[in-house]
Amino acid sequence: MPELPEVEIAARVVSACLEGHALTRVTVHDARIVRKQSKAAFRKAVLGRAVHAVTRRGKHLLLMLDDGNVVWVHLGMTGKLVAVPNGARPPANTRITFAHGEGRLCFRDPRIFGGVTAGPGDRVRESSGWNRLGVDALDIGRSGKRLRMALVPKGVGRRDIKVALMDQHRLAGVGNIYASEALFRAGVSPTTPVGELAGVSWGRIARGLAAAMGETLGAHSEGQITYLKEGGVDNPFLVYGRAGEPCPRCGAAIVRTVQGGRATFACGKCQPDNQPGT
DNA sequence: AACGGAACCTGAAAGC
DNA sequence: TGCTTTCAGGTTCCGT
Repeated sequence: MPELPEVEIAARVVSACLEGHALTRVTVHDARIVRKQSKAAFRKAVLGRAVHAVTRRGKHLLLMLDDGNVVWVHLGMTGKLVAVPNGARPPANTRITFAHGEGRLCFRDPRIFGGVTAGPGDRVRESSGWNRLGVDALDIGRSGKRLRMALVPKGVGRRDIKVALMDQHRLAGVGNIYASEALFRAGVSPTTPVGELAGVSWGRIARGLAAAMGETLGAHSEGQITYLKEGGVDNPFLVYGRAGEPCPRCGAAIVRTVQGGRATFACGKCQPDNQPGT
């Protein structure tokens, strides 16, 4: 269930495992993971090529092959890319295995919300939606101005800031977790209409977002990422998944609401509604 | 253009 | 214990 930081880690795993190697064996264990083309067409577009670079934009990955073909990968909600040593068992729910002489990479995805497509770069960038992604959230840095320009180019808008942050066509990479985390760090209510946010708030949100994503990236600078709800890992987030627990800043109870059909977590005290000038 | 809701799937956890 | 319900971090499509 990856957002930008988890996909960034995945990109590094792919680089380390596949870069510089020709893919001599490509096994599609479940054809449903292949999007917009047949399993045979996918294999044909990949087999025998070497991976020479891996790029990420938002939550999307692109593996650049040495003949101009590319492999688009999206992890969906439960996707994970795992380097598996020769001889070791592939993880459960592995949908695709990319293998070369010295190792292999398994794409496991229990729910199959993720997907892959392969073919000529121009065609795949168009069909996969890569071309329609907004600015990558890491490129916003800590700039409130850049964040506002990305989300509200016309300066007006009524959508909730929480919903706007998750719009991949404007800002690529932020999902449900980091949207809640950034707004908590900023002290901004998730239901604030974007058109009503003051300049200082945009700055706080940008810095909150950078800090939240930066912590995850830093914590996993080496090795694999572990998703929440997987294998008894402690929840590393400040408010996400903590309904009813005390706010780490003021002690008031964290409240769970629903926006756009998605769970939102916030502190009612630190992130008050109808706050003039936020 | 913009929003809500259902759909795509499976597995883990909570509830009974 | 075991059955049922609920929920999940993403995206797309469809109707309003």
